[in-house]
Amino acid sequence: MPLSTDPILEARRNWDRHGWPAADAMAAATSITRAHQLLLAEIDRTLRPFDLNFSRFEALALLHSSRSGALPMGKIGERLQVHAASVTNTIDRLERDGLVARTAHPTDGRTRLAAITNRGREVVDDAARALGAVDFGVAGLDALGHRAVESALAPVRAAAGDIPDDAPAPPSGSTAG
Amino acid sequence: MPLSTDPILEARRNWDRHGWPAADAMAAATSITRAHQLLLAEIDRTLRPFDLNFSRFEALALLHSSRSGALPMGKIGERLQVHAASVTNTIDRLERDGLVARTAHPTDGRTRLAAITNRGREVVDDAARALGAVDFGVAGLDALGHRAVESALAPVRAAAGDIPDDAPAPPSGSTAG
DNA sequence: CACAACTCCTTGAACGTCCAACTGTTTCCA
DNA sequence: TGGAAACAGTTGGACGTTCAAGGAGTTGTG
Repeated sequence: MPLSTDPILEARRNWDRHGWPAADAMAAATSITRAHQLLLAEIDRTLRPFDLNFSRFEALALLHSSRSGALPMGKIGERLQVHAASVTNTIDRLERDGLVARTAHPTDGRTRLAAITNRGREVVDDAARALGAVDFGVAGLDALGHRAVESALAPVRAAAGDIPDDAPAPPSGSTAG
Repeated sequence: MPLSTDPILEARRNWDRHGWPAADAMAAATSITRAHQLLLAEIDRTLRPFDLNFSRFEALALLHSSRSGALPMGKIGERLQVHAASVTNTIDRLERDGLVARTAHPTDGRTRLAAITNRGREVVDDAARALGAVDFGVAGLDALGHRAVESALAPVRAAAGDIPDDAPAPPSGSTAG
């Protein structure tokens, strides 16, 4: 159900009217928030048939991509940028569903490894293709649009330390900042 | 604490390696998710001294900008794109803090209005300036960057009906799609 | 080799979001 | 005009996230 007016345009008008600062930053931030909202809804909808949500999918994909298929809980949280308690919760659920198994670290008794199971690999593979089929929730963008999004957001992530200084630049598209 | 490698670059490599489709869309979606995560953390941190979170701030700002300072619960949910139950919860908290008051609709007995109080206006004004001072969480972007973000994300929102077809185009920057 | 400091993970509580079900009102129309 | 259907908002439950605190294991140091 389309809105009758662009809420961000509206917000910008009001922002200016009140004399509040950084209207452009507000519009950018709100754009990100809105896009994220829409995105996540579509992604979760797509993932539902696989009994996954985005968090669990990300964890599974991360394990699937790791050399040995197993990673310490802490590493997962670091890579996914979520709290350790969330990792515990996520892996709990994946383990309950038989997609992951907790194993002991060979040398460090404190560390627990989350290891993806064969079923986990199958599920994440199917889920990834399903996400691809719906363009990962960013329908409405062509190839150039994808690059534009990635490039435009890179400075935001970089400022927060999400991208190391020595990383290769994002692929083409217009950057700023 | 900066990461040692760009997680999105890493994800793209793995995505390709598995032969999964729509790697560009994945990178764009992941960029949005990451940026949102970082953004929201900074915004909430800034809003904490005012006893607000982003949801409550948005609701307050919306009421502050409305003609009469009062809006039906349903309208708030529609404009903020959140579930009715979330609006109830948000307004509950704002009311408890004396920033908003529920009033009756003059003609429709089903409808309840949320009306901003004078204290609510003061608080949202202070909070808005505080957010402006931290660039609304999108530090690392200059003016061009803000426009680039807004433009790049517009097609995503438009595809989901978040922008009406007849809305004016976003201000400059590169678009695609 | 003892013990303090640190690290890794888990647990419990608080909070926010959604969905489904429910109450109360209004609208529609036969 | 009476009752079904639609609508507005709230409530309770499930889920996911964070923070604070705690248990278990490891490391560093005198």
